Amino acid sequence: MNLDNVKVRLSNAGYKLTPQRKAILEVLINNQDKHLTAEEVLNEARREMPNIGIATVYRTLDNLVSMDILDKNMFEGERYRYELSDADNQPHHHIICLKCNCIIEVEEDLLHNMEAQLEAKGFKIIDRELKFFGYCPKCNK
Amino acid sequence: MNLDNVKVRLSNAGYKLTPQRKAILEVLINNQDKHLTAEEVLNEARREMPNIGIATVYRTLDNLVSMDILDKNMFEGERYRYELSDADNQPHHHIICLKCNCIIEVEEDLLHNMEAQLEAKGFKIIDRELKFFGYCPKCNK
DNA sequence: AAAATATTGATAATGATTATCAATAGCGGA
DNA sequence: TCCGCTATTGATAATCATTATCAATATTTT
Repeated sequence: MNLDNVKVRLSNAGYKLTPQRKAILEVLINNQDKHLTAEEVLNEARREMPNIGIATVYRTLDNLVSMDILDKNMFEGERYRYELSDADNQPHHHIICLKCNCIIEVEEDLLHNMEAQLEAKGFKIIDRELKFFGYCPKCNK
Repeated sequence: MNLDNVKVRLSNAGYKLTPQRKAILEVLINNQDKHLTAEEVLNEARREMPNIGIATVYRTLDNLVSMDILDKNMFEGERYRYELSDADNQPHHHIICLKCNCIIEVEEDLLHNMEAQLEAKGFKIIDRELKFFGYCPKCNK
């Protein structure tokens, strides 16, 4: 996922790529491995755009989430964290380390089985969210 | 899970079964199929104990969570919901219907495979949380 | 350039949860 | 039984992330 890519999707949805939105997107693009809070996005974005406000950050993040450019997740149960969603849109999962609090992504997809069973029972599955809590290999020594 | 059962675990943990705690527990026991918010627990509990306060509800719920009598979950991302945890302590999962917002439990456990793979990579999995979002059979017609 | 519209940023409002603290309840010992 | 100690409670204030409001600014359209 790169800026040009996002740019098209923005204008398709009727949004302009303002400097503020560009700054916010660049923060997310430059931190693809992280899961940032709105405040963290604000702080990073202010390095390029010192006057950007927190309201703009929240608004922009919400817009990007609603057009599936970002994923919004709550891990620790106090604030939301945002990340660029995978280009291939594969559902992906998380391991949250209970010691160092790092968040590691799991690309595997063993859920298809389960979903197939549920759909056989009449459910229609649109999205799924799987989190493991435990210790990462570093902390598990 | 019944009251006598819980009573023992409470006193083992050094807590007394006060009338307030009893009222709160009875609410949870009588709503095993639901996932109640703190406010809903308060309203129900007040039918037996009109003067019980919200602070007591939060405190008691937290205590019960910390001794694994209750599970605490956030589904819609605005407030926590509480339920009696399974007696057999099987990890269980949820389907949240995007139309009627009902929460249905899934007793299946296809996660063992995944966990085994993760543990082979050095992780130690302590807990997991799996939610499906979609339409329940009733809403999927 | 003027008018209409979209976007922004400061700040107030919201709402769930947590912290505080004085009042009360319940227990153990004299 | 009465006293004193500790646990518990309930009212309320504080917290804090997020959302709403709204005037100011920027951008597009006419």
